[in-house]
Amino acid sequence: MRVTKADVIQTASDMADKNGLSNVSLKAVAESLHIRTPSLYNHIDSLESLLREVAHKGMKAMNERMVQAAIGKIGDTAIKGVGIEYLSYMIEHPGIYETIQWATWHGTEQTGEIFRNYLSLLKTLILSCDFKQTDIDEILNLLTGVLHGYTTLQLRYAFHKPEEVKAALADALDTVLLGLHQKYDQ
Amino acid sequence: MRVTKADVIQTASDMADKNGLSNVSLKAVAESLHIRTPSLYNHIDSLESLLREVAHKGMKAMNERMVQAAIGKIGDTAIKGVGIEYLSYMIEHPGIYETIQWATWHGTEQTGEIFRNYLSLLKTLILSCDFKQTDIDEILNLLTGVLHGYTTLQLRYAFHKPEEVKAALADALDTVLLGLHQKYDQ
DNA sequence: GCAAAAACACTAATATCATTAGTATTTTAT
DNA sequence: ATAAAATACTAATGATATTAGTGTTTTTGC
Repeated sequence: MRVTKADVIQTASDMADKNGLSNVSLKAVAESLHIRTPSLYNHIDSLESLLREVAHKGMKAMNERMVQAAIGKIGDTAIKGVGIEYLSYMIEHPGIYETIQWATWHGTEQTGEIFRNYLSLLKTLILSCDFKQTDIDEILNLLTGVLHGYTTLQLRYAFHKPEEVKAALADALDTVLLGLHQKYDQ
Repeated sequence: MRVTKADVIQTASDMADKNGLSNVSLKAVAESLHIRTPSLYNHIDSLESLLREVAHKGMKAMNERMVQAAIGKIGDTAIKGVGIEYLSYMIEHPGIYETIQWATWHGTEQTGEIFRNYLSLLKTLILSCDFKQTDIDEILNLLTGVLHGYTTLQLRYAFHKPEEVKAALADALDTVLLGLHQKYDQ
């Protein structure tokens, strides 16, 4: 019956997805858990640290889903699959994604480490396209940029027409990969 | 000697650039202007509305700079010029850019209108590349996505090595334009 | 110039949160 | 079974946004 740290993080995550990051407060989280606000401090250090934990849990879940999406695929197909999964997660968890963005500015070393796991997955997939090792970072920067920017800007439409936006992202990634191959293929 | 609305917005903008959006408060703005916090309400409606005005002013300034950067250029050159200007503005005004991002979620109709001005400029430039009218929106979505995502993710490096990151953005845009031409050229 | 109106600043008060301190109770571990 | 740890509580503090009400300066209309 007693509240656990995982409960607190889960409640904050749900609240972010439902009402937006700006409406996540310790007061609201505590009420949702039927405890008093100060009791939350038995589980967390501060509101900021809670939000960081929401972000970290979300980033890990997102990474895990992208890894799953990549299984059995290589090259362009794998990159597109991972990109679609990235967008899908954001559609399902817009508040967590908002928190992840917040954490890129207010993050700790751990935030960076989890982010590097994501980069590592993409790097492996880029290599599976037979791009040269020396071009990896340029390609990585472009791909991560497109994924972050495209999905963020299309998110408001993605709620209403998720399949259309996912298809559009696949097309956009096709275009980018076309350019990448033309520029970097050996 | 008396404070004007423009002063308030300017002070909040400077504060965002210097200390980050999360450190902008009415208390801090008032202190910086040597007036009491409630006096700010003679100029603004609320903290939220002040942040929106900071964002709107920043978006307009950014649009204006991009228009200037586009003058005398067409096609790929114009798009790259505008993109570099976009990044340059963000490097110079990271706090305002943060506020602009905030406003995309907490914006009003006016926010959308200013954003559409930016889209309109890009559309014109895309047409100057001789792309077909029917492909404009797909191309626009990709370009805006790359600009937002790439610049956001590279911003932390851009502070230390602005010229390198600008050159890297130009290369990334080259790659994207290569793909766009291969896919959409008539 | 002068009276009325508007703009602008102030103090005082209220509301909302986050956070800390200190304490009691329940669960866990030895 | 008892000591320790975890978890909950109440009460208090501090920071900030916001409102109400008031006085003063500046601007406007004549």
